[in-house]
Amino acid sequence: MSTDWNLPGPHYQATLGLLRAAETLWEGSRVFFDRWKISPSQFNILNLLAEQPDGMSQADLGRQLIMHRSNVTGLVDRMEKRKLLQRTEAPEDRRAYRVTLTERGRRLLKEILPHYHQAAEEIWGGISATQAHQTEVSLEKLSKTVARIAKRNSEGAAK
Amino acid sequence: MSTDWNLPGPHYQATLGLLRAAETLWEGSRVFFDRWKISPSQFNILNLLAEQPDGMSQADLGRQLIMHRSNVTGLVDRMEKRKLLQRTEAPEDRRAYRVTLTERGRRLLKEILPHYHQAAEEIWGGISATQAHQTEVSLEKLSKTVARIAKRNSEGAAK
DNA sequence: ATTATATAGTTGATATATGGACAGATTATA
DNA sequence: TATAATCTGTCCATATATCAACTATATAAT
Repeated sequence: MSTDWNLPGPHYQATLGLLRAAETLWEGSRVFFDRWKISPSQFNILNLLAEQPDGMSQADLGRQLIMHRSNVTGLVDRMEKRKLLQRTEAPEDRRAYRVTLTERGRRLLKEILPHYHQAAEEIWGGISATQAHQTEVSLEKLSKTVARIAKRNSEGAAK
Repeated sequence: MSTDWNLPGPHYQATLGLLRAAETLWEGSRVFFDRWKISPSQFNILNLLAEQPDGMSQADLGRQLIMHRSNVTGLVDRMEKRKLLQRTEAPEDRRAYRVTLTERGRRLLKEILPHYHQAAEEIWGGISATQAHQTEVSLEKLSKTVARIAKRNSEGAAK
C-alpha cells in the first residue's frame, strides 16, 4: 500500500479551512477586546489573576498562558503602566515578583465579563448542543495531533 | 424570558476551548514551518504566488491574505532578501510592484508541499470522515459568527 | 561549605502584525 | 481640464511574540 504525499489528499481543503478558522477566531477575539483597549493576552492575564487574589509570579503567568517569560515582562509592564495590576516583591523569593490585580483591573474585568459571556453563548447559537459537543471533542483531538506533528517536525530539524 | 449574561453560560467552557484550540493550531503551524525557516504567512505567500506565474501586487497579496499593506512590505522585504521572490516594476501601474517567485522560492515550496500534504492528512487521522465534515461545517459557522460579533462590537465602540 | 545547576526577571535582536501619515500615481467627477 | 477622491507602497510608532544572553537568587549535588 503506497501513498503519494506529493498530491493533496482528501483532507487538504479541510486543513486549510481549519487554519483559516483558527486565524479568524483569534483575530475576532482581538477585535472584540479592542473595545476596551486590551489584547486577548491581556484579558487572559486579568482573568487568571482574578482567580488568584494573592497574585502569582510572572513565570507562573507565562506557564499558565503558554508564553515566554520575556513576553510576560512586556505585557505586565504595559498593564502596570495602565494601573490594571501591580508588581509587589515576593517575600519568599527575592528573584520574583508577585503580580496582583488592582481595583482598577478588577473593575475592567467586571465590565468585560458580561459581554464576554454573552458573546460566548452567541458564538454557538447556530449549532445544536450535540454538534457543539462533537466539535469540541474534534477540536481537542486536532489540537493534540497538530502539537504532536509540530514537535516531531522540530525534532527532525535538530540534526 | 430573561437571560443573565453576568453568569457564564453553558457554552463558556466550549468557547475557551475553541480559542485555545485556535491558538494551538496556529502555534503548531508556526513550529511546523520553522523547519524551513519560514513563517505561516511566508508560506501563504509562496503558495499564493505559485498559482500566479505573472505575479501580483503587494496590495493584492494583502487582500488575499487579509493583512495590512504595511505588513506585506516587511514580509516581501525579508523574502526578497532571501531571494525567495522578487519585486519587478509593474508596467501598467507605476505605483505598484509585481511580486513573483524566484526559482529558489519555487524550489523551497516544492520541498515543503509534500510534508504539508502529509501533515494535513495526519491531522484528521483520528477522526471519522463524517465527523471531520461536520467539524468543518461547524467551524465555518463559528468563524462567521465570531467575525460578525467582532464587527458589531467594534462599531459599538465608535461612539 | 562549595560548587554546580536551575530558576526569575530583564534586555536586545528580530519577526509578525496593526494603524496612521505620507508621497506619488491613478481614476472619477465636476 | 482641473481637482477631488482613491489607491500603492513605505515609514514610524506600538504591541505581541520568540530566543539568546545576562544578573541575581535559589536549590541540588558533591
